[in-house]
Amino acid sequence: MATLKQIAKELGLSPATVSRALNGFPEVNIDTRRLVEETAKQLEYRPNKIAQKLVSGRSGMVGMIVRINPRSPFDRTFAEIMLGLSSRLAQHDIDLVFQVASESDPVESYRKMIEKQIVDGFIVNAPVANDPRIAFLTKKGIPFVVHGRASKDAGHPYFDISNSGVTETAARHLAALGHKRIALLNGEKTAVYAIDREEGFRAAVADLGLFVPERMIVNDQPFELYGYEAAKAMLSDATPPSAIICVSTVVANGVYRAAGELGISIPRDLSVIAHDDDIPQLRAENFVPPLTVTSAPLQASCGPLAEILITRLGLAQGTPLQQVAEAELIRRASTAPVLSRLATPWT
Amino acid sequence: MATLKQIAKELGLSPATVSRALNGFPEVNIDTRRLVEETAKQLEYRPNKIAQKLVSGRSGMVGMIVRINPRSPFDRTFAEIMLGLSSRLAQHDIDLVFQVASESDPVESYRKMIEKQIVDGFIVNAPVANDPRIAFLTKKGIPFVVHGRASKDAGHPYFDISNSGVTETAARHLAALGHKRIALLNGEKTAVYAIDREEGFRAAVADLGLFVPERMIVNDQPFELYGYEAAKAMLSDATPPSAIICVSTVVANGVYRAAGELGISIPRDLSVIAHDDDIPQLRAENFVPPLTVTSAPLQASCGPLAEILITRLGLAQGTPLQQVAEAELIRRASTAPVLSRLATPWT
DNA sequence: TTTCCTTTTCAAAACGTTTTAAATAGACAG
DNA sequence: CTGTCTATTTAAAACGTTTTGAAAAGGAAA
Repeated sequence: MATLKQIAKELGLSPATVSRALNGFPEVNIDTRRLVEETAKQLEYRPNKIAQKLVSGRSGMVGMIVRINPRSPFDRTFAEIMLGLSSRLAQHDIDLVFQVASESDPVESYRKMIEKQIVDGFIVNAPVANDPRIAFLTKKGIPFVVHGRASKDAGHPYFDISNSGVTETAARHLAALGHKRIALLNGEKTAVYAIDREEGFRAAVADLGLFVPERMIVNDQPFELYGYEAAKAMLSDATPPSAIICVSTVVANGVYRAAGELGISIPRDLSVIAHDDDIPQLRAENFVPPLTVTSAPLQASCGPLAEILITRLGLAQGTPLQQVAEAELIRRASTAPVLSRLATPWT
Repeated sequence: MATLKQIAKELGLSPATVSRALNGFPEVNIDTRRLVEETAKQLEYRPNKIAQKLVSGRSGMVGMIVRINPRSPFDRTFAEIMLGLSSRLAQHDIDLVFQVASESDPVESYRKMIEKQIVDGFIVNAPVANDPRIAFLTKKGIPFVVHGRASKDAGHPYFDISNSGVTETAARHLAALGHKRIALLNGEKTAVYAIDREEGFRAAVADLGLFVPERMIVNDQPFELYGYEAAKAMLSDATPPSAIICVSTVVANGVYRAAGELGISIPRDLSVIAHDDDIPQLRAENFVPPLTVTSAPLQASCGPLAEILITRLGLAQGTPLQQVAEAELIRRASTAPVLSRLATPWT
């Protein structure tokens, strides 16, 4: 593959002129430029990224580090994010360097990658409360964007959905159908999104004048089995919920299975609503009956995430560095007016 | 962050000596070495990877390019592979650069990445018959390893499981239980793995003296809905299968659902066996009844894949560049002796 | 003619390493 | 004292770009 030097020698020009001609600098003669461009094309010249990086100090790559825990609930979603993100970044000729985090120290992998000096910034996902990674990157002054937020009033660049809005929307939808006993199968307690959802849920039910016993608000990693077991326990309660809000469609799947085994009909005896990241393989519309959801497709967050990071890197302007999107309520057949027999509130 | 030059100046040495001291060359004085190492540690020196790359010609990164098709059956598996792979590669200080493929030309993304000269090699996944990517990389002389094979007698480095063995094992297990009518819900026809499985299946049933009508061997992308619909069609046949071999646990999930709706009991009326990549979220042992599988955990392939690529890159020796693993039969409750009423062969 | 621009090109330095070839110093043998 | 060998260090080139500061060429104004 031809180098810039070779082109220069070939044409009897200096590397400086060739470089300028190819990079569109104004001070090069039009004929020279044409000649250079033609020769470059003919010799199939491609600038050596590594060399460019060495002099520019930028690497043109950003890093993404995910937790290795094979049972992590994010293994399905991070794939979705990565796919969307990397295609967006590719449009700006930015590559994505991928790593799994060391199990012990959450910051370790970031430190290493920074020391290697091969990335200009990071995408951080699945933030937890007081996330040490965010503190570390902030201290180091490395650009990054978080999918989610460290907290409601986070100072860092992020894209997030309104998680309190998710549960509020769900609760109000169910209340409008007459439900008085609404349970919440939430995500794991450490995750910021789950904290926000619980907050939104509690605020909404309080505002609606409803009471929810603590045993009807549970937290765990969003696996199918968790949905199954938690639902089975709740539905076997003396005063079972008439409606359940699920952290994800996967968990809703478990709830469906539990209801099926207990002979509880959805939506007649039990309304189910879930939040839907809209990932392939388990689609809300394919549930039987089709699942009512608050929908916020992960795909949709990739564009903004990429734009924010690019802006933070100084490669673009005008994008707000903090963005929050609302989830959309999609009514399907899994929620229905409450049976009068179940319409008595918890006390 | 300190540079090698700064250390040299600090100590009144030449960069050459410092470089040699830090890289363990034998011809440097023991005291000098100690001094250099100490200073480097004190100044928190980290070699600039980019600069190292420029001179060495190696980038220390490998690329992985996946198809963007959001409905691709590989979005779950590639995540698994990437996770395992990148942690293995990290042990050799190799980073993984990730990209999504352009939809149109499967080779385009590889060409671009090669032109940027930022990767030393590739991991190729989900090969199809006569895969153009493999032809391209071979022609270019770029090192790569394939998860799977272009064909049975492929000439390139790969790690694969014996896919013909998978279906043969499954078929023989079922035949041993007395099943005469064994159907196959296979993967999509373009994928090499599915071709191999079909071949193994046909060879096994022929060897067992069984006949399988063409309508009982179907191919599609391994989604739950495919399993559901295909099973429903087969089980509504005048002579339904007494056993179904599924391409994946996801498809088996659909089969379970279809059987449930038709009032067909597993394993009494229908034996089900699937191949299990052992990915989280949908575990064979959590099926009701627990699913009999041929198991070949994707996790297990990551180590060999990484080793093969590293060997191909010339960074290690002794690993065979082509490896095939066998899947293991795990008997659970979804397969049982055939009912006599269903034990008559197809004709 | 001289001076001053403008346009275009160039040589050289820089980025941070590694590597090659050569230099230095000291020890030892003759 | 000279030559040779060994151990250690160095200067300089190299990798492929970009960028800085300067130079050259040509024309116009004085």
